[in-house]
Amino acid sequence: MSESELKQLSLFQPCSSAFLEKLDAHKQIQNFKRGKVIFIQGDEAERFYLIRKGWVKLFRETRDGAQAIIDVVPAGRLFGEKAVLENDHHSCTAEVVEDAEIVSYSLADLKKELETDSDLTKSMLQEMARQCHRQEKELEHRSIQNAAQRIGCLLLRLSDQTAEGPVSIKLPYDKTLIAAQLGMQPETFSRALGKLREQLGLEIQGANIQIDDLQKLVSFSCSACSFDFPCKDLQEAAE
Amino acid sequence: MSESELKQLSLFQPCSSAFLEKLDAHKQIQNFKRGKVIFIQGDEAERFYLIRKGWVKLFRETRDGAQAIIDVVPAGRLFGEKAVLENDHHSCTAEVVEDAEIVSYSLADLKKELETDSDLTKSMLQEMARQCHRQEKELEHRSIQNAAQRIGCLLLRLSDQTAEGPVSIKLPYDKTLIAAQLGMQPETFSRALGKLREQLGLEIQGANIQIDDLQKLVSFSCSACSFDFPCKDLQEAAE
DNA sequence: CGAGGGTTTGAAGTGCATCAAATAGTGTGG
DNA sequence: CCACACTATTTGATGCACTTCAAACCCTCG
Repeated sequence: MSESELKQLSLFQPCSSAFLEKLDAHKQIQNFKRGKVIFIQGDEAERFYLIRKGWVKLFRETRDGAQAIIDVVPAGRLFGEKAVLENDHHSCTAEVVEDAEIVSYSLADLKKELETDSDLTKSMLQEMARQCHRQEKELEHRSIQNAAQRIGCLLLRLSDQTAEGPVSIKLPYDKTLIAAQLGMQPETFSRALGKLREQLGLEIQGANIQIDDLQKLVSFSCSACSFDFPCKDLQEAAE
Repeated sequence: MSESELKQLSLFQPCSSAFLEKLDAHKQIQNFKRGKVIFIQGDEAERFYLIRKGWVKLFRETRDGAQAIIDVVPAGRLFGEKAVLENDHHSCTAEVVEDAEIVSYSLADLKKELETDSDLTKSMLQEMARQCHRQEKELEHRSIQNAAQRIGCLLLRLSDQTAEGPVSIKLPYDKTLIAAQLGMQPETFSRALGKLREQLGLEIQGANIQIDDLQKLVSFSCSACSFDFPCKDLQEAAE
C-alpha cells in the first residue's frame, strides 16, 4: 500500500496513516484548464485541494471588478483548507492560471479530525502563523519598497539564495499576474523590470531571467526590508 | 477569589480556572509612559502582555529607519503572545503610544499549557485566523483603495456601524500614527481628511469627528472593497 | 495565416511623497 | 497664569512614481 501524498505536506506530518487513508478514500483527481474557476468567494466549502501540477490564484474582487490577489499557489501546496476556520465558506475565489492537476479531499473529514487530533491542530496553527508572517512581510513591502524593489525581492525568492555565481530563473506564470500579485500594473512591471536590467545587469528573455550578481540585487531590494536576506520562507514548496 | 481578567479574552474562553490562576500568580503590572519600548524585534520573549489602559504600536523597521506598522493594539487586547509560535522571539517591536497600564504574564506558562490543552490551541488557531483575515483585508485596501477611502474605512471601523443618525467619534491616538498605520504620510492624511470634510460633510475639530451621513461614507469607501459593509471585525475590543 | 491574448513602449495625467514653512496645541518652569 | 519650548498638524509648492490610455509588437495556437 502506497503512502498518501498528503504525508509530504508539513501540515499532515503528525497525522496517523489511518486518517490519511480515510482522506484518500474520498479523494478526487481532476484536470483543469487555465481560466477554470474552482470555487468562488462565499461558496459553501465541501472540499480542499492539493495541487499536483500547475498554479492556482486565490483572489477577492469588488463589485466593480477590481481584484486583490491573496496568493498564487504552486504545485505541492494546499488551498481551500482554511474554510474550516471560516464557517465552511471560502473567503476567496480560486482560479487556475496554469493548466493544473488537482486532488481534492473532503473538508468535513478534515474538520472532524481537527476535533480530536490536537497535533493536527497545532500543525495547522503553525501553518497559519507562517502565512501570517508572509502577509506581514508583504504588507511591509507594499509600504516601504518601490515597484522595482518588490520585483527584485520576488526574483530573489525564485532564486537559489545560496548560489555563488550567476543564477537563472524562469518566471512561473504570466507577467500580468506577477504584477497583480505585487500590487502594480503590468506596464509598471514591464518598465521596472527594464530598469533592473539596465541598472543591475539582469538578462531578460521573455520569462527567462539571468542574474549575474545576486549580491547587487540583494542590496538593491533588501535595503528596504526589515528582514535579513537569506529569507527563503515565502514561497515554499515550489514545483 | 476574583475571576482572572484574562477570562474576558476570547482566546482564554476555553481555559480552566486553574490555568488562569497559575498565569495570574506570576503576573506583573506596570505603567508605561508614551514612547516606552516594551520589547524589540528579535528579543528573546519571556512574557506576553495585556493592555488595561492605553495603546501600543507593534512595528518592524529597516536599517535606515523606515517603519512598517504591524498593528496598533487597544486596551483589552493581548500582544507578544505570538512569540510562542516564533521560537520564543518577538518578531516586532512594541512601543507605547498612549500612556499605558499593562499586565504581563509568563510566556513559558502559556507555552506549556498549549502542549496539553487542545482547546486552547484551537482557540489560538481561531484568533490567528481572524488576524490573517484582517491582514488580507488590509492588503486589499492598500492596493485598491486610495488614501481618502482608507481613512473613511478606518472611521467606519471606529463608528457604531448600526447607528441611524449622525455619529461622533474621537481618534484614539495621533494622526501621525493613524497615517502610518494606513500606509501614508501625515501630510497626505491631513489633506485626504480635508477632502472627506468637503465632499462628505464630515465635521472635524482636532481629534473629534462627526459623521452626519454614514451611508454616504459607506458608499465612498466600501465601493472599493470586496467585503460587505457592516464589517465590524477589525478592531475588536476597543476601550 | 490570422485571431487573440500577453507584453512592451509612448505620452499624458494623477496621487502621493517630499521639502519647507506656518500654525495650533500641549506641557513645562518661572 | 503666562511665556517658552516642543511636538503635532496643516498648508503650500514641487517632484516623482505609478497609473491610465493608446498603440504597436510579439507569441502562440487553432
